[in-house]
Amino acid sequence: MKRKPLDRATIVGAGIVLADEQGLAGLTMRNVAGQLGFEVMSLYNHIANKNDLLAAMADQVAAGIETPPPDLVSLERVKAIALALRATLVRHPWAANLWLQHLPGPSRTAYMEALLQALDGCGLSPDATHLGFHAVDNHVIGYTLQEQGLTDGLASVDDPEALTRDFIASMDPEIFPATIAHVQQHLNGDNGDSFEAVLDIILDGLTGL
Amino acid sequence: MKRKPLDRATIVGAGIVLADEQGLAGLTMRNVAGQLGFEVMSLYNHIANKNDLLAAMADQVAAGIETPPPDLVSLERVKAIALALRATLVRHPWAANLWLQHLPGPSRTAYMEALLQALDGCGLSPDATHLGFHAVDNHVIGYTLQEQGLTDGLASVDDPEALTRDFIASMDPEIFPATIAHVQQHLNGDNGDSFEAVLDIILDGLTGL
DNA sequence: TAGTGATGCGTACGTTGTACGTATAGGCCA
DNA sequence: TGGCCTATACGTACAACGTACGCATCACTA
Repeated sequence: MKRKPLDRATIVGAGIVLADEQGLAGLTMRNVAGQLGFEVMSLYNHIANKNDLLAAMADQVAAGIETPPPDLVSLERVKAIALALRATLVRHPWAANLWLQHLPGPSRTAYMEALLQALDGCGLSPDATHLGFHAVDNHVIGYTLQEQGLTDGLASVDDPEALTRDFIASMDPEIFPATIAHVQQHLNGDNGDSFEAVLDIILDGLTGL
Repeated sequence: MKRKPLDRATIVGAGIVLADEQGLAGLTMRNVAGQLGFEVMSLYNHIANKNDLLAAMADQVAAGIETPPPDLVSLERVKAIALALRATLVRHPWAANLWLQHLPGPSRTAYMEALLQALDGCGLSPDATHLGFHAVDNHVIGYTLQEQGLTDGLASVDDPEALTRDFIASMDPEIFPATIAHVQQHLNGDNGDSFEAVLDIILDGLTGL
């Protein structure tokens, strides 16, 4: 049985699959090679080192961000891009963290361009446009990081809800009443989609500048 | 010469100093022990494992968040807490990332309580209060992460500005005009304090709910 | 046909976190 | 006072990691 020869794109793809399945902790060079049916050192004919692989994975993920249809314009377009980014980052929970540590590659630059051009089409002041990029980009990435951060850190907790209850139980109601109430709200799940609500606040605020 | 005996707080403190100086990459158990004049395995009499140390460091940092004076109230108080959090996270650039991966300990819970109580004093609707916490908390942490993320990832680059220029030069002006313009604005430094500007947008938006 | 560069891989090394066992010293009870 | 117990320090050792280095194999070109 003849294997297909290794190449960079294949390696990056395998890395993404592996990280999706096992998180970044499971992403070892030996695992990547094993998944492809090769030995570790063969990878290094196509990538410089692990950091290079991580950067490539981070960028490749950006290629999966869906572009809204061209007839969607103005702030609705900005919002659509934000939601598309969020969907992608949720699909690859390890990616947001990597975005923090690596410069954008071509795909992520294309996402930036799309968002910036969408903002340009909103008739905002130049300052508000510049600001809007960071506000939206940061909101999406930051929110997803917080939401999924525990996924990687507290990986493989079978009952996250019990953990939340324990967290509440560990607090003195005399000292932390507001925090207990806040966390309780999360348990009840009666806070709608706060991601989108804050996004709307930001978008509204931009028009006022 | 008699050493002071090890204890948990000392170890956590040394970890913080070490991470401040060398980043998380330099924070090895052997380094922490060495800095204190002990051997590695002695640390394990006081901490469970490295993850335990990281969680403790993450929480300890929160103890350094300054509380605004009691006469500062309403949204000004919220803003002051946000700025205090930001100052702390900037002082310890590795901390924000750890906050994503560890549950809050007592000190960070105290920060949460302070922010939540400040929001309670703003006369907002319960929904807006809940939302406000995440909007502010997320903005501060996310913004600092993006700003400092490269600190850890691209550690020890002697000339970050040259790197930015290279980044611009690597983009095709036909394809990425808006991105080039945006990055150029950063090089010119003519974008004021976008952190605070977005924070103000968020705070304004909360009052409208 | 000889040679050249790309590709796969075996071996080996340094670094990391930490399990395990042991030595020592201080406090407490007889 | 003497014996013990627990807390603390640490030496040794190991598995897992990233990766440097050198060699073998193959495809292709001159």
